[in-house]
Amino acid sequence: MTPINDTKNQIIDLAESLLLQRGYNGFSYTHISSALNVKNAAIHYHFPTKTELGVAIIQRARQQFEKWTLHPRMGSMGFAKKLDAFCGIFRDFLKFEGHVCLGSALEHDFNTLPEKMQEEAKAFIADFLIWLEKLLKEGREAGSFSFSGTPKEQAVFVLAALQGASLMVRATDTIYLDMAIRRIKQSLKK
Amino acid sequence: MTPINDTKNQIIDLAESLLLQRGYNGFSYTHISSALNVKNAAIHYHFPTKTELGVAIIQRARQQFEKWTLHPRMGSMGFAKKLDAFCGIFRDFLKFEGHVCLGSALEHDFNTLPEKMQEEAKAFIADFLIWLEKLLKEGREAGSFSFSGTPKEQAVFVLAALQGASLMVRATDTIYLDMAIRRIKQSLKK
DNA sequence: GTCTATAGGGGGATAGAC
DNA sequence: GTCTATCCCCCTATAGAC
Repeated sequence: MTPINDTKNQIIDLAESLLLQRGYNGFSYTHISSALNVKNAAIHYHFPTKTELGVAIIQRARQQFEKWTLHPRMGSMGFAKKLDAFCGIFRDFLKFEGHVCLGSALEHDFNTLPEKMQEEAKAFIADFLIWLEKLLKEGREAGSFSFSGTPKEQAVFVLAALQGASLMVRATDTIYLDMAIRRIKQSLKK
Repeated sequence: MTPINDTKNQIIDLAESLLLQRGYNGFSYTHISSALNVKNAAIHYHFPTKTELGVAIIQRARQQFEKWTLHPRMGSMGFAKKLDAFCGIFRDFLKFEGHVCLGSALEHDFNTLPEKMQEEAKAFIADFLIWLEKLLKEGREAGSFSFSGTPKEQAVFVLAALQGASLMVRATDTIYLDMAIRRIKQSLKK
């Protein structure tokens, strides 16, 4: 059994939080090491380069999302409840003051990310889009959702609104995410 | 008559482009000076600190938006056409490879921005939201738009979707912005 | 696994010559 | 208005002791 709170995971936790708060170019090894009361070199022992640390953040997030989609409780949920739960992921990202969702952060920094991180970032977004598209497609077929256009188009729309709202909160007010979520649900009502 | 292509404006042009491409923490005076074939010190002559340069970018963008809203051609436009034109602003931002819209960029970097820039960034977003809210409110009263909830809530939703789509393009495909715009218009149809 | 020490580069910013 | 030269800080990363 792998311990969940070992140093390596603590580093990823902190790095992810800093990434969501300050962007990839806005945090450093020193931010992490001082928060953990160790020296920079200790971080480099676990993650030789910042690229490897960045990749680890995204890969862990992808695994967590996959686990989330496969969780037993998902099986008993209706389509609307599943959408609710999906929106909840974004509320969770914003639980911490000043955070945005991971997708927004990665997309924003995309042009300055090392290539390995760009690949993982693309895969991360694709994971979300594929799951959403499937939900919307099956939900419409089952009569739970109503929208015109393709499920793919609608999935892009919903994810864009969630990511955009998670960003807007920064320069406005936290309640704006919930306002956007209400409109998303409304736009899918029969 | 102030020349529009003087060095100062060229610097702002380049700095804005770099901001939209790489974020505030992702570009430096050297990026600008080397592109203009001058030295760093020359940039510092026009903008002593990076903060002042950043503020100048936002202030100019705010002036341009105000000018846009007051342009004579707006007077003869219907509500749907005005919304079209507003979405066009975001298409324009993305004309340049790898750009996002200014609002997304500022919101993302918000926590690492100097205070003066944070204030301007908030005002910039507020400008957009206020204009949109007014358009949606009057458009619904005139029977051109249909939506439930408050105009404010709907304005947040539309802006979030536009900003989010402008970000998503990075890690997916350029056409996603147009997909989102189609869904936005659809969601406001009677 | 963590430390000290240090290398090597890039960042923003300033002084003073031209 | 632009240059050269320089300062000081922070960054990522490495070597070698403990």
